[in-house]
Amino acid sequence: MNEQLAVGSAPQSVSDLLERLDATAGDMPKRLRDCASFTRRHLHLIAVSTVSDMARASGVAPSVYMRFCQALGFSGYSEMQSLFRARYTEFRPDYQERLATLEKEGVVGTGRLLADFAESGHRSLISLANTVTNESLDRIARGIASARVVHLVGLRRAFSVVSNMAYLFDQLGVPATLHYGVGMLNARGAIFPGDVVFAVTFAPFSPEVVRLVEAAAGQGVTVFGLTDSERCPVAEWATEMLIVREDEVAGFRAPTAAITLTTALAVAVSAVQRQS
Amino acid sequence: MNEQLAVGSAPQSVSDLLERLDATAGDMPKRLRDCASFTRRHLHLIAVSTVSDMARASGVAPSVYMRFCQALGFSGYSEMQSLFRARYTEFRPDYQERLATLEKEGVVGTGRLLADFAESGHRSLISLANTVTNESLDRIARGIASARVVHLVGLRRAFSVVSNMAYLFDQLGVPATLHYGVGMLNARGAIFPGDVVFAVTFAPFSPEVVRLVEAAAGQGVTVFGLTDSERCPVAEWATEMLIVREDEVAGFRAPTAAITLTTALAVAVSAVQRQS
DNA sequence: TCCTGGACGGAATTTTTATTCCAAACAGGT
DNA sequence: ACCTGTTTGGAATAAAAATTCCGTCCAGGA
Repeated sequence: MNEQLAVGSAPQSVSDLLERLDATAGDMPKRLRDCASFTRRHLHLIAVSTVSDMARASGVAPSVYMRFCQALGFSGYSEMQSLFRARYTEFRPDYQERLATLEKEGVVGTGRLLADFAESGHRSLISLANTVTNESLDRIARGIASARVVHLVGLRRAFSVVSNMAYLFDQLGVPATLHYGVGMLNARGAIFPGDVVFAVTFAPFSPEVVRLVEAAAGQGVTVFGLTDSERCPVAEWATEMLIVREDEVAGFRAPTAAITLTTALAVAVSAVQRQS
Repeated sequence: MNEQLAVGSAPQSVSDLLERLDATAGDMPKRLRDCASFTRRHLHLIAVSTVSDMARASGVAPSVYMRFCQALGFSGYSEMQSLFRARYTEFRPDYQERLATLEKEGVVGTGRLLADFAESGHRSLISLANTVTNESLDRIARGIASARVVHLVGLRRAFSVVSNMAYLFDQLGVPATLHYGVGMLNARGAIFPGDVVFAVTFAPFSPEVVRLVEAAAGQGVTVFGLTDSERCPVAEWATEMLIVREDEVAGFRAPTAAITLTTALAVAVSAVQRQS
């Protein structure tokens, strides 16, 4: 009486999927474990790839990948894929209709809210892994590591991001200055050649930050930027830009991806410094 | 001998596409202009949608959307789509090869670091969803919503968390004060009955925050707390405590779960206020 | 009013993709 | 070494998508 059908129901969210994956991957046959391993590291590809793509990338036959989806509780690849595609569309079929329900559910019911934000965090992290390249992160880490001091600049939504960096740099012994809005004008005088500016600004971009970046670049100071849009004016003066897009819930965004990225960056800087 | 083939070559990049779109949209027939209009506003959908999806969303028949793609210089929808999918896959074929290089870099190299932190973020979010109950979040939201003003207190690692809350409360029109370390002693005098204190502190706990909480509670002010351990001394004075545990990478933690939780909380507060 | 050329969208066709099936290979136990 | 239940991947099938075709509709000109 061997009942192994873990099937029950298909995961309804990325959280569900990840939990199920971790819970069952250990007991899977070899090739399915290959699927699990690749898939876990490249979740973001699912939305834009075909089964054969994923199968080839995992080093298995399409039919094997198919079984993998089913082992996770999905009816097939399409169902699993729709989980990831839903994030971009926010309303696939009949979006008029779903939009209405979204509005209706609204911001009410805080229970749902937390789950929504957690889910949204997962999505932001998935997209983060996909958009930021190791190379540019590495170049920035080296740039910061060799600076006399790094100036952290960010206002509004970006401020929590830079304040987190400031804390980490402090802990790690990396010389850093956190610029507060109030002191910004004075701060310009404190930036010298050999320093580096790390500026964070999200659309709509803070003019103060842009002005500071412009002034710093004018002095020949290296600028790195973090933003959420290709159109960010900081890009014009920056040696290197990082772009992360946060997923949103009812118009609100938590800076999950930005904080994660900058935390990794801070640790990377310290690693580079320790190497030399 | 009217050859009107504007085709020439297909756009090779998103910029090309946008240029072509803006240049030609004006001269297009009505329905094609509908396509252009919707597509311009929802470029990101192309990667994950079918022709019929895009056609329906644009309010036209699939064959019309097809002609739209061709008017832009593509051979069809698939070619246009591949332009957007390429962004995510960064070179479709030969995942094998890319995977190999990824694995080879190994544990060193910042590439792996970012992936590790992203992974760690997923874990933090999963644990967040499992440990925090909707009820306590709801009670805190109501408590804050009915306060004259909410005092946000947090130092070190917690500071980015409260600064994010401060930004959100400001945006949402919820009266809030962000307490900076420097002004903290003075700030005590600014807390009155009818206020609420929201204190964030992670182990090892900041004595300044604990003292402030103690003083506030002594005055009969309601205190809510967010921390990462049952042992947190704030619990003694707090009406309600939130506990989140962050996953760590090599001893470093990003405040992913805490930020996600407090963002949800801020939105919940605003929802409660709007209801009444 | 009639004619003409382009625009339109439903239906047919072709191509691609997902999914299932099955024979061969395999691992573990006897 | 032999049997047995599982895993595997190629081939067959089903489903869905993209793309083309073509009859109808509409606007503008004679």
